[in-house]
Amino acid sequence: MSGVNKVILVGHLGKDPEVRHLDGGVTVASFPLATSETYSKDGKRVEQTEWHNIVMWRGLAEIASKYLQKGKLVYIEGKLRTRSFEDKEKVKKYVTEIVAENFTLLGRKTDFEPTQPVIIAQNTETKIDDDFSIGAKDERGDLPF
Amino acid sequence: MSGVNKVILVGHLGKDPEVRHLDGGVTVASFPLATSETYSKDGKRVEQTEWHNIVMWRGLAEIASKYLQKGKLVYIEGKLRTRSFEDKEKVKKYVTEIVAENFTLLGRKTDFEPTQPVIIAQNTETKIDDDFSIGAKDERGDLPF
Amino acid sequence: MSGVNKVILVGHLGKDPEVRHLDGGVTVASFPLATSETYSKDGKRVEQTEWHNIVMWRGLAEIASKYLQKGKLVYIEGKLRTRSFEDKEKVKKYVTEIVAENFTLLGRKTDFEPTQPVIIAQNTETKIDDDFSIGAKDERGDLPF
Amino acid sequence: MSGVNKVILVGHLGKDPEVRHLDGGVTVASFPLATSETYSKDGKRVEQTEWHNIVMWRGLAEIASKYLQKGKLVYIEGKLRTRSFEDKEKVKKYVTEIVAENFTLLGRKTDFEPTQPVIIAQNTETKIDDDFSIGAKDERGDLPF
DNA sequence: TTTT
DNA sequence: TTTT
Repeated sequence: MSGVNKVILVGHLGKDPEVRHLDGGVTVASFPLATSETYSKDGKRVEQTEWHNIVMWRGLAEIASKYLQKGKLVYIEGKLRTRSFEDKEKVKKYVTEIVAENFTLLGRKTDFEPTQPVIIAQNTETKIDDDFSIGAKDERGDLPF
Repeated sequence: MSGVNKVILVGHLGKDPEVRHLDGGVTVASFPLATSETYSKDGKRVEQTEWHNIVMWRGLAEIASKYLQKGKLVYIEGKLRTRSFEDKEKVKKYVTEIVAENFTLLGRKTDFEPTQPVIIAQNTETKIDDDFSIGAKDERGDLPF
Repeated sequence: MSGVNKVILVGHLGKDPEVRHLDGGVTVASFPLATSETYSKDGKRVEQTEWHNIVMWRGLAEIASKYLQKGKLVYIEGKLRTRSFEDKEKVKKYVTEIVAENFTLLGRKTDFEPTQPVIIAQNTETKIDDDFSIGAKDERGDLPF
Repeated sequence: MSGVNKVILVGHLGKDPEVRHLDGGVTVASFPLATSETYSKDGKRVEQTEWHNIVMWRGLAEIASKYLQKGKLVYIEGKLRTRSFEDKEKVKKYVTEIVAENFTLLGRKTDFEPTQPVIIAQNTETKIDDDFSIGAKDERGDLPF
Protein backbone atom coordinates (compact mmCIF):
# COMPACT_ATOMS: atom_id res chain seq x y z
CA MET A 1 0.00 0.00 0.00
CA SER A 2 1.23 3.42 -0.75
CA GLY A 3 0.07 6.95 -0.77
CA VAL A 4 0.96 10.60 -1.05
CA ASN A 5 2.30 12.74 1.80
CA LYS A 6 3.32 16.15 0.53
CA VAL A 7 3.72 19.55 2.17
CA ILE A 8 4.35 22.85 0.40
CA LEU A 9 5.29 25.89 2.46
CA VAL A 10 6.41 29.45 1.80
CA GLY A 11 7.43 31.30 4.94
CA HIS A 12 10.18 32.86 7.02
CA LEU A 13 12.69 31.19 9.29
CA GLY A 14 12.05 32.01 12.93
CA LYS A 15 15.66 31.19 13.89
CA ASP A 16 18.93 30.24 12.30
CA PRO A 17 19.08 26.53 11.48
CA GLU A 18 20.40 24.40 14.31
CA VAL A 19 22.89 21.96 12.87
CA ARG A 20 23.87 18.67 14.51
CA HIS A 21 26.28 15.97 13.40
CA LEU A 22 25.13 12.50 14.34
CA ASP A 23 27.29 9.45 14.76
CA GLY A 24 28.30 8.25 11.36
CA GLY A 25 28.70 11.75 10.04
CA VAL A 26 25.09 12.37 9.25
CA THR A 27 24.15 16.04 9.36
CA VAL A 28 20.73 17.24 10.49
CA ALA A 29 19.48 20.79 10.43
CA SER A 30 16.27 22.02 11.98
CA PHE A 31 14.50 25.34 12.40
CA PRO A 32 11.06 26.83 12.89
CA LEU A 33 9.28 28.31 9.88
CA ALA A 34 6.39 30.76 10.06
CA THR A 35 3.60 30.89 7.50
CA SER A 36 1.01 33.58 8.01
CA GLU A 37 -2.35 34.26 6.54
CA THR A 38 -4.47 37.35 6.91
CA TYR A 39 -8.21 37.48 6.84
CA SER A 40 -10.99 39.82 7.87
CA LYS A 41 -12.98 39.25 11.01
CA ASP A 42 -15.60 41.71 12.23
CA GLY A 43 -14.24 44.19 9.73
CA LYS A 44 -10.74 43.95 11.18
CA ARG A 45 -7.66 42.60 9.55
CA VAL A 46 -6.41 39.59 11.48
CA GLU A 47 -3.12 37.83 10.94
CA GLN A 48 -2.71 34.21 11.97
CA THR A 49 0.75 32.73 12.05
CA GLU A 50 1.43 29.03 11.95
CA TRP A 51 4.77 27.62 13.07
CA HIS A 52 6.27 24.55 11.45
CA ASN A 53 9.17 22.38 12.60
CA ILE A 54 11.41 21.89 9.60
CA VAL A 55 14.02 19.12 9.48
CA MET A 56 16.64 18.64 6.80
CA TRP A 57 19.02 15.72 6.40
CA ARG A 58 22.50 15.22 5.01
CA GLY A 59 23.39 17.24 1.96
CA LEU A 60 20.27 19.31 2.27
CA ALA A 61 21.20 20.11 5.89
CA GLU A 62 24.70 21.14 4.87
CA ILE A 63 23.40 23.56 2.30
CA ALA A 64 20.77 24.88 4.67
CA SER A 65 23.45 25.64 7.24
CA LYS A 66 25.21 27.80 4.68
CA TYR A 67 22.34 29.62 3.07
CA LEU A 68 19.43 29.79 5.47
CA GLN A 69 19.23 32.31 8.28
CA LYS A 70 16.64 33.75 10.58
CA GLY A 71 14.23 35.95 8.69
CA LYS A 72 14.87 34.52 5.23
CA LEU A 73 11.95 33.65 3.01
CA VAL A 74 11.93 30.12 1.62
CA TYR A 75 9.81 27.74 -0.43
CA ILE A 76 9.97 24.26 1.12
CA GLU A 77 8.65 20.96 -0.17
CA GLY A 78 8.62 17.93 2.06
CA LYS A 79 6.56 15.40 3.93
CA LEU A 80 4.89 15.16 7.30
CA ARG A 81 6.29 12.94 9.99
CA THR A 82 5.07 12.65 13.56
CA ARG A 83 7.51 11.15 16.02
CA SER A 84 7.41 10.52 19.73
CA PHE A 85 10.08 11.31 22.27
CA GLU A 86 10.46 11.49 26.04
CA ASP A 87 10.83 14.89 27.63
CA LYS A 88 13.03 15.58 30.68
CA GLU A 89 10.33 14.23 32.98
CA LYS A 90 10.17 11.02 30.96
CA VAL A 91 6.76 11.95 29.64
CA LYS A 92 6.06 10.65 26.16
CA LYS A 93 5.36 13.46 23.78
CA TYR A 94 4.65 13.81 20.09
CA VAL A 95 5.90 16.32 17.61
CA THR A 96 4.99 16.72 13.98
CA GLU A 97 7.75 17.82 11.65
CA ILE A 98 8.15 18.59 7.99
CA VAL A 99 11.02 16.58 6.59
CA ALA A 100 12.17 18.78 3.73
CA GLU A 101 12.92 17.24 0.36
CA ASN A 102 14.01 20.41 -1.36
CA PHE A 103 13.90 24.14 -0.85
CA THR A 104 14.28 27.41 -2.72
CA LEU A 105 15.43 30.70 -1.29
CA LEU A 106 13.06 33.54 -2.15
CA GLY A 107 13.29 37.30 -1.82
CA ARG A 108 16.27 39.37 -0.89
CA LYS A 109 17.52 41.26 2.08
CA THR A 110 19.38 44.11 0.42
CA ASP A 111 20.01 45.39 -3.03
CA PHE A 112 23.36 43.66 -2.98
CA GLU A 113 21.81 40.29 -2.80
CA PRO A 114 20.16 38.79 -5.85
CA THR A 115 16.71 40.10 -6.61
CA GLN A 116 15.65 36.75 -7.88
CA PRO A 117 14.86 33.65 -5.91
CA VAL A 118 17.62 31.09 -5.94
CA ILE A 119 17.01 27.39 -5.69
CA ILE A 120 19.38 26.32 -3.03
CA ALA A 121 18.94 22.65 -2.88
CA GLN A 122 17.24 19.43 -3.52
CA ASN A 123 17.91 16.33 -1.56
CA THR A 124 20.00 15.01 -4.36
CA GLU A 125 23.47 14.66 -5.66
CA THR A 126 24.20 15.95 -9.09
CA LYS A 127 25.70 13.56 -11.53
CA ILE A 128 26.33 14.35 -15.15
CA ASP A 129 25.01 11.85 -17.61
CA ASP A 130 26.38 11.55 -21.07
CA ASP A 131 23.39 13.25 -22.51
CA PHE A 132 21.18 15.24 -20.24
CA SER A 133 20.07 13.85 -16.95
CA ILE A 134 20.61 15.07 -13.47
CA GLY A 135 20.95 12.38 -10.90
CA ALA A 136 18.95 12.17 -7.74
CA LYS A 137 19.24 9.59 -5.02
CA ASP A 138 16.59 8.99 -2.46
CA GLU A 139 17.67 8.70 1.11
CA ARG A 140 15.91 7.03 3.92
CA GLY A 141 16.18 3.80 5.74
CA ASP A 142 19.30 4.53 7.64
CA LEU A 143 17.87 7.54 9.43
CA PRO A 144 18.49 7.34 13.17
CA PHE A 145 14.88 7.04 14.27
CA MET B 1 2.82 39.13 5.94
CA SER B 2 1.52 36.09 4.26
CA GLY B 3 2.69 32.78 3.00
CA VAL B 4 1.76 29.35 1.74
CA ASN B 5 0.70 26.45 3.94
CA LYS B 6 -0.50 23.55 1.85
CA VAL B 7 -0.79 19.82 2.44
CA ILE B 8 -1.65 17.17 -0.16
CA LEU B 9 -2.40 13.65 1.01
CA VAL B 10 -3.64 10.41 -0.53
CA GLY B 11 -4.36 7.72 2.04
CA HIS B 12 -6.89 5.56 3.88
CA LEU B 13 -9.14 6.47 6.76
CA GLY B 14 -8.16 4.63 9.92
CA LYS B 15 -11.62 5.10 11.43
CA ASP B 16 -15.03 6.42 10.52
CA PRO B 17 -15.21 10.21 10.82
CA GLU B 18 -16.22 11.40 14.26
CA VAL B 19 -18.81 14.14 13.86
CA ARG B 20 -19.58 16.80 16.46
CA HIS B 21 -22.04 19.66 16.43
CA LEU B 22 -20.76 22.73 18.22
CA ASP B 23 -22.82 25.51 19.71
CA GLY B 24 -24.14 27.63 16.92
CA GLY B 25 -24.74 24.68 14.66
CA VAL B 26 -21.21 24.33 13.38
CA THR B 27 -20.32 20.80 12.34
CA VAL B 28 -16.82 19.38 12.75
CA ALA B 29 -15.63 16.01 11.52
CA SER B 30 -12.30 14.42 12.31
CA PHE B 31 -10.57 11.17 11.56
CA PRO B 32 -7.10 9.64 11.26
CA LEU B 33 -5.66 9.13 7.79
CA ALA B 34 -2.81 6.77 6.95
CA THR B 35 -0.29 7.44 4.20
CA SER B 36 2.26 4.72 3.64
CA GLU B 37 5.42 4.54 1.69
CA THR B 38 7.51 1.49 0.94
CA TYR B 39 11.22 1.45 0.38
CA SER B 40 14.08 -1.02 0.40
CA LYS B 41 16.43 -1.29 3.35
CA ASP B 42 19.15 -3.92 3.50
CA GLY B 43 17.47 -5.67 0.66
CA LYS B 44 14.17 -5.91 2.48
CA ARG B 45 10.94 -4.25 1.64
CA VAL B 46 9.94 -1.89 4.47
CA GLU B 47 6.65 -0.10 4.82
CA GLN B 48 6.41 3.07 6.87
CA THR B 49 3.00 4.41 7.73
CA GLU B 50 2.36 7.97 8.76
CA TRP B 51 -0.83 8.94 10.59
CA HIS B 52 -2.45 12.32 10.07
CA ASN B 53 -5.20 14.01 12.09
CA ILE B 54 -7.71 15.31 9.58
CA VAL B 55 -10.28 17.95 10.55
CA MET B 56 -13.16 19.15 8.41
CA TRP B 57 -15.53 22.03 9.11
CA ARG B 58 -19.13 22.87 8.29
CA GLY B 59 -20.32 21.82 4.88
CA LEU B 60 -17.23 19.77 4.28
CA ALA B 61 -17.80 17.97 7.58
CA GLU B 62 -21.41 17.21 6.66
CA ILE B 63 -20.40 15.66 3.37
CA ALA B 64 -17.55 13.76 4.99
CA SER B 65 -19.96 12.24 7.49
CA LYS B 66 -22.02 10.89 4.60
CA TYR B 67 -19.34 9.65 2.23
CA LEU B 68 -16.21 8.83 4.18
CA GLN B 69 -15.76 5.62 6.12
CA LYS B 70 -12.99 3.60 7.65
CA GLY B 71 -10.78 2.10 4.98
CA LYS B 72 -11.76 4.45 2.16
CA LEU B 73 -9.06 5.96 -0.03
CA VAL B 74 -9.14 9.76 -0.35
CA TYR B 75 -7.22 12.66 -1.83
CA ILE B 76 -7.18 15.53 0.68
CA GLU B 77 -5.94 19.08 0.29
CA GLY B 78 -5.65 21.33 3.30
CA LYS B 79 -3.37 23.24 5.61
CA LEU B 80 -1.35 22.51 8.72
CA ARG B 81 -2.43 23.84 12.07
CA THR B 82 -0.86 23.09 15.42
CA ARG B 83 -3.01 23.79 18.45
CA SER B 84 -2.50 23.34 22.16
CA PHE B 85 -4.89 21.82 24.64
CA GLU B 86 -4.82 20.57 28.22
CA ASP B 87 -5.08 16.87 28.82
CA LYS B 88 -6.93 15.30 31.78
CA GLU B 89 -3.98 15.96 34.07
CA LYS B 90 -3.97 19.64 33.04
CA VAL B 91 -0.76 19.17 31.13
CA LYS B 92 -0.43 21.40 28.10
CA LYS B 93 -0.05 19.40 24.94
CA TYR B 94 0.24 20.13 21.24
CA VAL B 95 -1.31 18.42 18.30
CA THR B 96 -0.79 19.09 14.62
CA GLU B 97 -3.80 18.66 12.38
CA ILE B 98 -4.58 18.98 8.70
CA VAL B 99 -7.56 21.27 8.25
CA ALA B 100 -9.02 19.97 4.99
CA GLU B 101 -10.09 22.42 2.32
CA ASN B 102 -11.39 19.87 -0.14
CA PHE B 103 -11.27 16.15 -0.76
CA THR B 104 -11.87 13.57 -3.46
CA LEU B 105 -12.90 9.98 -2.93
CA LEU B 106 -10.68 7.55 -4.79
CA GLY B 107 -10.91 3.84 -5.49
CA ARG B 108 -13.72 1.50 -4.72
CA LYS B 109 -14.51 -1.25 -2.32
CA THR B 110 -16.71 -3.48 -4.45
CA ASP B 111 -17.98 -3.65 -7.97
CA PHE B 112 -21.21 -2.10 -6.80
CA GLU B 113 -19.51 1.07 -5.84
CA PRO B 114 -18.16 3.42 -8.46
CA THR B 115 -14.88 2.35 -9.97
CA GLN B 116 -13.77 5.89 -10.45
CA PRO B 117 -12.85 8.58 -8.03
CA VAL B 118 -15.62 10.97 -7.19
CA ILE B 119 -14.96 14.47 -5.99
CA ILE B 120 -17.04 14.72 -2.93
CA ALA B 121 -16.51 18.16 -1.65
CA GLN B 122 -14.84 21.47 -1.33
CA ASN B 123 -15.05 23.69 1.69
CA THR B 124 -17.92 25.63 0.27
CA GLU B 125 -21.55 26.25 0.65
CA THR B 126 -23.31 25.51 -2.55
CA LYS B 127 -25.48 28.28 -3.79
CA ILE B 128 -27.05 28.43 -7.21
CA ASP B 129 -26.69 31.79 -8.87
CA ASP B 130 -29.02 33.04 -11.55
CA ASP B 131 -26.40 32.35 -14.14
CA PHE B 132 -23.98 29.61 -13.39
CA SER B 133 -21.79 29.94 -10.44
CA ILE B 134 -21.35 27.79 -7.44
CA GLY B 135 -20.92 29.69 -4.25
CA ALA B 136 -18.14 29.05 -1.86
CA LYS B 137 -17.81 30.49 1.57
CA ASP B 138 -14.57 30.58 3.41
CA GLU B 139 -14.79 29.80 7.04
CA ARG B 140 -12.46 30.78 9.76
CA GLY B 141 -12.44 33.17 12.62
CA ASP B 142 -15.15 31.68 14.69
CA LEU B 143 -13.43 28.39 15.15
CA PRO B 144 -13.66 27.21 18.75
CA PHE B 145 -9.95 27.28 19.53
CA MET C 1 -15.79 10.94 -12.66
CA SER C 2 -13.49 13.45 -11.17
CA GLY C 3 -9.85 14.05 -10.64
CA VAL C 4 -7.15 16.45 -9.58
CA ASN C 5 -5.64 19.12 -11.84
CA LYS C 6 -3.33 21.36 -9.86
CA VAL C 7 -0.42 23.60 -10.79
CA ILE C 8 1.93 25.38 -8.38
CA LEU C 9 4.33 27.98 -9.73
CA VAL C 10 6.77 30.50 -8.32
CA GLY C 11 8.21 32.83 -10.93
CA HIS C 12 8.45 36.32 -12.38
CA LEU C 13 6.02 38.12 -14.66
CA GLY C 14 7.44 38.62 -18.12
CA LYS C 15 5.07 41.52 -18.83
CA ASP C 16 2.47 43.61 -17.11
CA PRO C 17 -0.91 41.85 -16.98
CA GLU C 18 -3.07 42.51 -20.01
CA VAL C 19 -6.58 43.24 -18.79
CA ARG C 20 -9.72 42.85 -20.90
CA HIS C 21 -13.36 43.46 -20.06
CA LEU C 22 -15.69 41.03 -21.73
CA ASP C 23 -19.35 41.53 -22.49
CA GLY C 24 -21.25 41.19 -19.28
CA GLY C 25 -18.61 42.95 -17.28
CA VAL C 26 -16.34 39.99 -16.78
CA THR C 27 -12.68 40.93 -16.31
CA VAL C 28 -9.85 38.75 -17.57
CA ALA C 29 -6.17 39.33 -16.97
CA SER C 30 -3.35 37.40 -18.60
CA PHE C 31 0.42 37.51 -18.59
CA PRO C 32 3.46 35.32 -19.15
CA LEU C 33 5.26 33.92 -16.12
CA ALA C 34 8.82 32.60 -16.14
CA THR C 35 10.01 29.79 -13.90
CA SER C 36 13.67 28.91 -14.18
CA GLU C 37 15.75 26.04 -12.96
CA THR C 38 19.49 25.73 -13.01
CA TYR C 39 21.43 22.53 -13.30
CA SER C 40 24.91 21.40 -14.19
CA LYS C 41 25.71 19.95 -17.58
CA ASP C 42 29.23 19.05 -18.64
CA GLY C 43 30.50 21.00 -15.66
CA LYS C 44 28.70 24.15 -16.69
CA ARG C 45 25.88 25.91 -15.02
CA VAL C 46 22.86 25.90 -17.29
CA GLU C 47 19.67 27.84 -16.73
CA GLN C 48 16.48 26.68 -18.33
CA THR C 49 13.51 29.01 -18.32
CA GLU C 50 9.98 27.85 -18.83
CA TRP C 51 7.25 30.28 -19.83
CA HIS C 52 3.68 29.85 -18.66
CA ASN C 53 0.51 31.55 -19.89
CA ILE C 54 -1.35 32.71 -16.81
CA VAL C 55 -5.04 33.64 -16.94
CA MET C 56 -7.04 35.20 -14.12
CA TRP C 57 -10.78 35.80 -14.03
CA ARG C 58 -13.08 38.33 -12.43
CA GLY C 59 -12.12 39.48 -8.96
CA LEU C 60 -8.75 37.84 -9.22
CA ALA C 61 -8.11 39.65 -12.50
CA GLU C 62 -9.06 42.98 -10.94
CA ILE C 63 -6.62 42.52 -8.12
CA ALA C 64 -3.93 41.30 -10.47
CA SER C 65 -4.29 44.44 -12.56
CA LYS C 66 -3.58 46.50 -9.46
CA TYR C 67 -0.77 44.58 -7.84
CA LEU C 68 1.08 42.60 -10.47
CA GLN C 69 3.66 44.11 -12.76
CA LYS C 70 6.43 42.96 -15.02
CA GLY C 71 9.31 41.57 -13.02
CA LYS C 72 7.36 40.83 -9.83
CA LEU C 73 7.82 37.49 -8.13
CA VAL C 74 4.61 35.55 -7.43
CA TYR C 75 3.37 32.24 -6.10
CA ILE C 76 0.47 31.03 -8.23
CA GLU C 77 -1.88 28.11 -7.73
CA GLY C 78 -4.24 27.07 -10.48
CA LYS C 79 -5.20 24.43 -12.98
CA LEU C 80 -4.22 23.48 -16.49
CA ARG C 81 -6.51 24.14 -19.40
CA THR C 82 -5.75 23.60 -23.06
CA ARG C 83 -7.98 25.44 -25.51
CA SER C 84 -8.04 25.72 -29.28
CA PHE C 85 -8.39 28.85 -31.36
CA GLU C 86 -7.96 29.89 -34.98
CA ASP C 87 -5.05 32.10 -35.86
CA LYS C 88 -5.17 34.86 -38.52
CA GLU C 89 -4.74 32.29 -41.29
CA LYS C 90 -7.67 30.28 -39.94
CA VAL C 91 -5.34 27.53 -38.78
CA LYS C 92 -6.51 25.72 -35.68
CA LYS C 93 -4.01 26.02 -32.87
CA TYR C 94 -3.80 24.93 -29.28
CA VAL C 95 -2.53 26.77 -26.27
CA THR C 96 -2.15 25.51 -22.72
CA GLU C 97 -2.83 28.01 -19.95
CA ILE C 98 -2.78 28.04 -16.19
CA VAL C 99 -6.08 29.33 -14.89
CA ALA C 100 -5.06 30.84 -11.58
CA GLU C 101 -7.14 30.16 -8.49
CA ASN C 102 -5.12 32.27 -6.10
CA PHE C 103 -1.78 34.00 -5.92
CA THR C 104 0.65 35.52 -3.45
CA LEU C 105 3.09 38.33 -4.11
CA LEU C 106 6.60 37.45 -2.97
CA GLY C 107 9.74 39.49 -2.58
CA ARG C 108 10.12 43.23 -2.68
CA LYS C 109 11.37 45.79 -5.05
CA THR C 110 12.75 48.40 -2.66
CA ASP C 111 13.30 48.83 1.02
CA PHE C 112 10.15 50.89 1.18
CA GLU C 113 8.01 48.03 0.18
CA PRO C 114 7.23 45.28 2.64
CA THR C 115 9.97 42.72 3.13
CA GLN C 116 7.44 40.02 3.57
CA PRO C 117 5.34 38.32 0.95
CA VAL C 118 1.78 39.51 0.80
CA ILE C 119 -1.08 37.30 -0.22
CA ILE C 120 -2.86 39.30 -2.80
CA ALA C 121 -5.80 37.28 -3.77
CA GLN C 122 -7.91 34.23 -4.07
CA ASN C 123 -10.48 33.65 -6.76
CA THR C 124 -13.29 34.91 -4.61
CA GLU C 125 -15.69 37.70 -4.18
CA THR C 126 -15.31 39.16 -0.75
CA LYS C 127 -18.49 39.35 1.19
CA ILE C 128 -18.67 40.23 4.85
CA ASP C 129 -20.93 37.98 6.86
CA ASP C 130 -22.52 39.04 10.09
CA ASP C 131 -20.16 36.87 12.01
CA PHE C 132 -16.84 36.24 10.39
CA SER C 133 -16.71 34.60 7.06
CA ILE C 134 -15.28 35.73 3.83
CA GLY C 135 -17.36 34.79 0.87
CA ALA C 136 -15.91 33.04 -2.09
CA LYS C 137 -17.63 32.45 -5.32
CA ASP C 138 -16.46 29.88 -7.73
CA GLU C 139 -16.63 30.90 -11.31
CA ARG C 140 -16.81 28.73 -14.32
CA GLY C 141 -19.37 27.69 -16.82
CA ASP C 142 -19.97 30.97 -18.55
CA LEU C 143 -16.41 31.41 -19.65
CA PRO C 144 -16.29 32.58 -23.25
CA PHE C 145 -14.47 29.60 -24.72
CA MET D 1 17.29 32.76 -10.96
CA SER D 2 15.14 29.87 -9.99
CA GLY D 3 11.57 29.08 -9.28
CA VAL D 4 8.95 26.43 -8.76
CA ASN D 5 7.22 24.54 -11.57
CA LYS D 6 5.07 21.77 -10.18
CA VAL D 7 2.05 19.88 -11.46
CA ILE D 8 -0.10 17.42 -9.52
CA LEU D 9 -2.65 15.33 -11.38
CA VAL D 10 -5.01 12.47 -10.61
CA GLY D 11 -6.69 11.05 -13.69
CA HIS D 12 -7.11 8.18 -16.15
CA LEU D 13 -4.90 7.18 -19.04
CA GLY D 14 -6.61 7.76 -22.36
CA LYS D 15 -4.34 5.23 -24.11
CA ASP D 16 -1.62 2.74 -23.33
CA PRO D 17 1.77 4.42 -22.94
CA GLU D 18 3.67 4.74 -26.19
CA VAL D 19 7.26 3.70 -25.55
CA ARG D 20 10.22 4.77 -27.69
CA HIS D 21 13.91 3.99 -27.39
CA LEU D 22 16.12 6.87 -28.40
CA ASP D 23 19.70 6.65 -29.60
CA GLY D 24 21.87 5.97 -26.60
CA GLY D 25 19.35 3.65 -25.04
CA VAL D 26 17.18 6.30 -23.46
CA THR D 27 13.58 5.23 -23.02
CA VAL D 28 10.69 7.66 -23.30
CA ALA D 29 7.06 6.88 -22.61
CA SER D 30 4.14 9.17 -23.32
CA PHE D 31 0.39 9.02 -23.01
CA PRO D 32 -2.66 11.24 -22.63
CA LEU D 33 -4.20 11.63 -19.18
CA ALA D 34 -7.73 12.84 -18.50
CA THR D 35 -8.68 14.82 -15.43
CA SER D 36 -12.34 15.68 -15.12
CA GLU D 37 -14.28 18.00 -12.92
CA THR D 38 -18.01 18.24 -12.54
CA TYR D 39 -19.96 21.32 -11.64
CA SER D 40 -23.50 22.65 -11.86
CA LYS D 41 -24.57 25.05 -14.57
CA ASP D 42 -28.18 26.14 -14.96
CA GLY D 43 -29.15 23.39 -12.60
CA LYS D 44 -27.52 20.72 -14.72
CA ARG D 45 -24.55 18.59 -13.94
CA VAL D 46 -21.74 19.36 -16.36
CA GLU D 47 -18.53 17.41 -16.72
CA GLN D 48 -15.46 19.06 -18.15
CA THR D 49 -12.52 16.90 -19.10
CA GLU D 50 -9.02 18.20 -19.51
CA TRP D 51 -6.42 16.22 -21.46
CA HIS D 52 -2.76 16.30 -20.49
CA ASN D 53 0.28 15.09 -22.44
CA ILE D 54 2.36 13.06 -20.02
CA VAL D 55 6.01 12.26 -20.73
CA MET D 56 8.23 9.94 -18.71
CA TRP D 57 11.94 9.38 -19.12
CA ARG D 58 14.33 6.48 -18.60
CA GLY D 59 13.62 4.30 -15.60
CA LEU D 60 10.28 5.93 -15.05
CA ALA D 61 9.36 5.22 -18.65
CA GLU D 62 10.36 1.58 -18.28
CA ILE D 63 8.19 1.11 -15.25
CA ALA D 64 5.32 2.98 -16.85
CA SER D 65 5.46 0.66 -19.83
CA LYS D 66 4.99 -2.29 -17.49
CA TYR D 67 2.35 -0.98 -15.10
CA LEU D 68 0.33 1.69 -16.82
CA GLN D 69 -2.46 0.92 -19.25
CA LYS D 70 -5.38 2.68 -20.83
CA GLY D 71 -8.07 3.38 -18.29
CA LYS D 72 -5.86 3.14 -15.19
CA LEU D 73 -6.14 5.78 -12.49
CA VAL D 74 -2.85 7.42 -11.49
CA TYR D 75 -1.44 10.18 -9.31
CA ILE D 76 1.29 12.01 -11.22
CA GLU D 77 3.71 14.67 -10.05
CA GLY D 78 5.83 16.54 -12.54
CA LYS D 79 6.64 19.83 -14.20
CA LEU D 80 5.38 21.77 -17.16
CA ARG D 81 7.42 22.06 -20.31
CA THR D 82 6.39 23.68 -23.56
CA ARG D 83 8.37 22.70 -26.62
CA SER D 84 8.15 23.59 -30.27
CA PHE D 85 8.31 21.24 -33.23
CA GLU D 86 7.60 21.33 -36.94
CA ASP D 87 4.60 19.48 -38.24
CA LYS D 88 4.50 17.68 -41.59
CA GLU D 89 3.90 20.95 -43.42
CA LYS D 90 6.95 22.49 -41.75
CA VAL D 91 4.74 24.72 -39.65
CA LYS D 92 6.17 25.52 -36.24
CA LYS D 93 3.88 24.35 -33.47
CA TYR D 94 3.94 24.30 -29.71
CA VAL D 95 2.88 21.63 -27.29
CA THR D 96 2.80 21.73 -23.52
CA GLU D 97 3.65 18.52 -21.71
CA ILE D 98 3.89 17.34 -18.14
CA VAL D 99 7.29 15.74 -17.58
CA ALA D 100 6.53 13.28 -14.80
CA GLU D 101 8.86 13.00 -11.83
CA ASN D 102 6.99 10.24 -10.04
CA PHE D 103 3.67 8.48 -10.12
CA THR D 104 1.44 6.27 -8.03
CA LEU D 105 -1.10 3.79 -9.32
CA LEU D 106 -4.51 4.26 -7.72
CA GLY D 107 -7.69 2.24 -7.81
CA ARG D 108 -8.32 -1.10 -9.37
CA LYS D 109 -10.01 -2.52 -12.35
CA THR D 110 -11.24 -5.84 -11.03
CA ASP D 111 -11.21 -7.73 -7.80
CA PHE D 112 -8.15 -9.60 -8.97
CA GLU D 113 -6.11 -6.51 -9.05
CA PRO D 114 -5.04 -4.76 -5.87
CA THR D 115 -7.72 -2.61 -4.29
CA GLN D 116 -5.22 -0.19 -2.94
CA PRO D 117 -2.97 2.28 -4.65
CA VAL D 118 0.55 1.12 -5.28
CA ILE D 119 3.42 3.51 -5.66
CA ILE D 120 5.05 2.41 -8.82
CA ALA D 121 7.96 4.65 -9.20
CA GLN D 122 10.01 7.70 -8.51
CA ASN D 123 12.62 9.06 -10.82
CA THR D 124 15.59 7.90 -8.67
CA GLU D 125 18.23 5.27 -8.22
CA THR D 126 19.85 4.51 -4.89
CA LYS D 127 23.61 4.86 -4.62
CA ILE D 128 25.66 4.88 -1.41
CA ASP D 129 28.31 7.57 -1.12
CA ASP D 130 31.47 7.41 0.96
CA ASP D 131 30.56 10.36 3.12
CA PHE D 132 27.01 11.11 3.87
CA SER D 133 24.97 11.99 1.03
CA ILE D 134 22.60 9.79 -0.51
CA GLY D 135 22.68 10.54 -3.95
CA ALA D 136 19.75 10.78 -5.92
CA LYS D 137 19.97 9.67 -9.34
CA ASP D 138 17.29 10.41 -11.68
CA GLU D 139 15.18 7.55 -12.73
CA ARG D 140 15.12 4.20 -11.16
CA GLY D 141 15.61 1.20 -13.25
CA ASP D 142 17.06 -0.85 -10.48
CA LEU D 143 13.88 -0.90 -8.47
CA PRO D 144 12.85 -4.40 -7.48
CA PHE D 145 9.64 -4.48 -9.43
C1' DT E 1 -8.59 9.48 -25.93
C1' DT E 2 -10.10 8.11 -19.93
C1' DT E 3 -13.71 7.62 -16.41
C1' DT E 4 -18.80 7.64 -13.96
C1' DT F 1 -6.06 3.05 13.49
C1' DT F 2 -5.86 2.24 7.24
C1' DT F 3 -4.07 -0.39 3.29
C1' DT F 4 -1.25 -4.28 0.32
